[in-house]
Amino acid sequence: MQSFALPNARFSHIRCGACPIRERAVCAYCDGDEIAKLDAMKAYRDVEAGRDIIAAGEDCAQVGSIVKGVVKLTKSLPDGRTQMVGLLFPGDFVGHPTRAAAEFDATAATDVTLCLFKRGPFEALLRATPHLEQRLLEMTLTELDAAREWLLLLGRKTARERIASFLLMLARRAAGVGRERDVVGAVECDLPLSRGEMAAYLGLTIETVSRHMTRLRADGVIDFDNARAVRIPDAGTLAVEAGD
Amino acid sequence: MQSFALPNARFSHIRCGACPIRERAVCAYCDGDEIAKLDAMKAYRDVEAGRDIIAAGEDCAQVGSIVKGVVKLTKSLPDGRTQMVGLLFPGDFVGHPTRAAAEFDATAATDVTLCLFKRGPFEALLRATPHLEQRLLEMTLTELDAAREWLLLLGRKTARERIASFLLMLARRAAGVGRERDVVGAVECDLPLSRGEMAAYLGLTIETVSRHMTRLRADGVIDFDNARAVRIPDAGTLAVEAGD
DNA sequence: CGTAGTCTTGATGTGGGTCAAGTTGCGTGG
DNA sequence: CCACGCAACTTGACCCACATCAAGACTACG
Repeated sequence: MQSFALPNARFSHIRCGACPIRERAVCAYCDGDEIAKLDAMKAYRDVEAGRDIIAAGEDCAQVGSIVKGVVKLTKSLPDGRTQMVGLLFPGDFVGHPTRAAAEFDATAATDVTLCLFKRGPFEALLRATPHLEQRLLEMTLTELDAAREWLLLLGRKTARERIASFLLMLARRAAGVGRERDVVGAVECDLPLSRGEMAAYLGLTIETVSRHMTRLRADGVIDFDNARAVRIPDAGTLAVEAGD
Repeated sequence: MQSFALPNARFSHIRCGACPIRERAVCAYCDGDEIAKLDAMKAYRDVEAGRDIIAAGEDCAQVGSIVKGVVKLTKSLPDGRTQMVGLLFPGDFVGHPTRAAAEFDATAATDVTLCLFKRGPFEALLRATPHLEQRLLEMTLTELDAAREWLLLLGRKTARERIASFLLMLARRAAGVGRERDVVGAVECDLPLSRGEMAAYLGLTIETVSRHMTRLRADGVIDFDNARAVRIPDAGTLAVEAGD
């Protein structure tokens, strides 16, 4: 468990104009003046895979956007059972802007670059900048919809359907599909998560994930030759396996 | 499946000043002028238990606050498996303010009174009124946290723990406990949901819910003599059963 | 007092968990 | 370049919590 001020954190610098997430992040609707204010406040930070970003219960002094990499949010029961409750990609926002104490752990699933703001000043700017608040509301509503989709998955889908749904989500993301039309044909993608992390995401065990990955391969639904990538010959077939 | 314009919908009238949810709803932070605008736009509507409020996929022309009663949000797979993905109480907001198409069904779990606004004008007012947008963001973040807690429940808790967690949530609500200190001692509360709805909420079957309710009673954790109420002799014991 | 909906209870089945070996991949050092 | 060690993954055997199937029992309402 480590916080932002890591000895191994490396800094980098990006102009907001050249930022890869400029169009998608919380700053998406900001105009030149507003961006200038954010630019003055921001600090980049690199976190390597496996490191904690925020620990549950602790005050988080900083909030911000994911510039690069994948962040997982997890919650645990006192006896150690752990469930992933969020998976954040570039452009997504990390940390409660209004609430000091985090409700869950945030951990870098891959090497991550963050664009961070001190919580207090960011909150003040948020209050004063409707563009920021609008975008954050929109992003939060999207997250809420995703969480509800996930509730359906955990509550009612079989292990095979869960895995197919997860892979489909990655395929859509890899294919850069928006929310209008669906993925078709073949897609290849890297898995940002280990088998164990997939299990934590899907409410299963490592063994069940491994078994069903093998079985989906045997059935020709997917293909892979190392555990960190998949080839999907036909996204339609995978969608059928996903159950909805 | 029916929408807001029900033949059996009954209208009522409440001054915003006398509104029971004035302090908690989306309008909580609004000043006199802002409330006046909302007052001019609003329309109350009563929906009786079991009636649909919004059907998934359909455009919802209206959004608004729950004044009285409980609303459930559900999602279904094509083969009929159904999972509840949200449970909304007085003060909570129904309907996506920015997105036209609903992602799930909203149904009245009990008799419900809604305070409704037409989506378009409400969205315009939202853009122009930071107090509204702030409050809506705060409420959405709270919902997101609740959904994540629920993911842990569906992903990792046993049937007994799920039921205990649900009852504890109701107990906290009945005792009017905020988010600071916890419920203690005895609490009685009505169940707004049938066994079947509890099952849909908890990712279980009716039979499993019934059996564990019986067993929790046999173990002295709860007591009841009809299926729509419970008495909790000691909230602490129930909290232990809930697992966290 | 009959019928329908909801809830309870019992008997049986099964998907996924648990426990226990392997196996594979990869970085490290000889 | 190969041997070693470790972590992640795979595979198998067995088990159990919850689902499924099937009666009953309670309540409400005509």
